[in-house]
Amino acid sequence: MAAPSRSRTDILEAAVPLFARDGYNGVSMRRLAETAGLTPAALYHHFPDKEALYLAAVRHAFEGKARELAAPLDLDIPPRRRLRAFLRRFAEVTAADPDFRRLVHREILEGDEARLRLLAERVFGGLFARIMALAGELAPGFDPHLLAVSLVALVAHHYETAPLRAFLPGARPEHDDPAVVARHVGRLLLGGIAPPDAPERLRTA
Amino acid sequence: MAAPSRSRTDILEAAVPLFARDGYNGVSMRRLAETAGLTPAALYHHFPDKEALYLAAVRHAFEGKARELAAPLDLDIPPRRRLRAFLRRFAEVTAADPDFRRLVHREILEGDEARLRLLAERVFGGLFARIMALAGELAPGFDPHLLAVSLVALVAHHYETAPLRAFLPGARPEHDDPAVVARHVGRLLLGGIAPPDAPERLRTA
DNA sequence: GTCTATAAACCGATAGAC
DNA sequence: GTCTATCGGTTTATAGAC
Repeated sequence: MAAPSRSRTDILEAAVPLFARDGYNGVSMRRLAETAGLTPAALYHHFPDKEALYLAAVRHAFEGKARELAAPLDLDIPPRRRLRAFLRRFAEVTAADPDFRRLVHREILEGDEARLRLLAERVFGGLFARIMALAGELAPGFDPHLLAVSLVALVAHHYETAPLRAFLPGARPEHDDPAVVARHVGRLLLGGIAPPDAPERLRTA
Repeated sequence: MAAPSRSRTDILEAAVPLFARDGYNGVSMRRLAETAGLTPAALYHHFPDKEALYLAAVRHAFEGKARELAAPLDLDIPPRRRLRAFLRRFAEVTAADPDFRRLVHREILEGDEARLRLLAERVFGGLFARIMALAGELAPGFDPHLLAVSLVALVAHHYETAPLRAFLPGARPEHDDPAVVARHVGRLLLGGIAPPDAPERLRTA
């Protein structure tokens, strides 16, 4: 396909943070135009309507994200190290790109069935299948779907709740550090919480 | 304080599912009035403006919820059983009340700092502190805040992502069953994923 | 405490000049 | 490809009768 026009990309890049923060209904075409540096009428030259602009913005924000997240899962290293590499990457990407995180969040909350099916099958399906495969390799006794969801939950929910967490008991600045989060999650997943009434488990690393 | 007027409560009970589903900007005063069975102007007799109505609806939806969730944490039973009881209750409440779940979700996504601070300190702070206490009792080697967040994440994120999960590989209907989710999370937390290159751990229950 | 009627602003979208 | 100007509809909120 041809190179996309510069100003179409400008519009999308201006739109992503607005939609991420205030949602579809919370952003007007006037504000989108103002932020992108043109008039509302000009937006309709690039997109047929607001819905199309929103969908293009979501697609733009998600572009390459799934591939970036999946990359560590293709490394030729032992499964436990692969898990740690993925957790680290996942935490880093999630911490670095709050717009991406908020948009996923919003799509899950507000997306209709057709959009969620598209998101699941075309954007995150491949990544999720690879996480399931790793889960099956590491823990054959677990339901791979449930375990893959748990793995995602431990990182994603930690950052999703960050604005609230800051005011909860025990919050400390380093809890936002991707290295700290990934280490905690890896330790929890691989060894559990080692309750006092059970013998300490042997650890290889 | 005096018993609240009947129709004020009617309005809030009509408003909660609307705001939960479509968000603050997605619900008009007209629709709120229509759903509650009166005219838009009458709403302004009970609430000074839309924002106040929304906040009252959120408070109404959260009322008693934190206490209901915290109850199993006060049982006089061993910590591992207390954990399982809490996970079970948390999964049941979360599965049974999607409006509550969506509103929390939305508040975290859209709430300003003042509202989130209020939510953290006045609504969920006590519950979270008790989860942290249980975490410290079960796993002294972990950061209690991080572990409490992980514990919440495993249940909350599972249900938050339900509409998307349905279309991801490996999804099965029983994955929405609170008993199944609570059992999975309890097993994962207490024992970890027991990787093949480590010896099987002894289990007391 | 609820109504009818309406103000004032903003919404998405279009027409047509350049 | 972007502009000015504007249409018809909806928004939050208010005034005033009952």
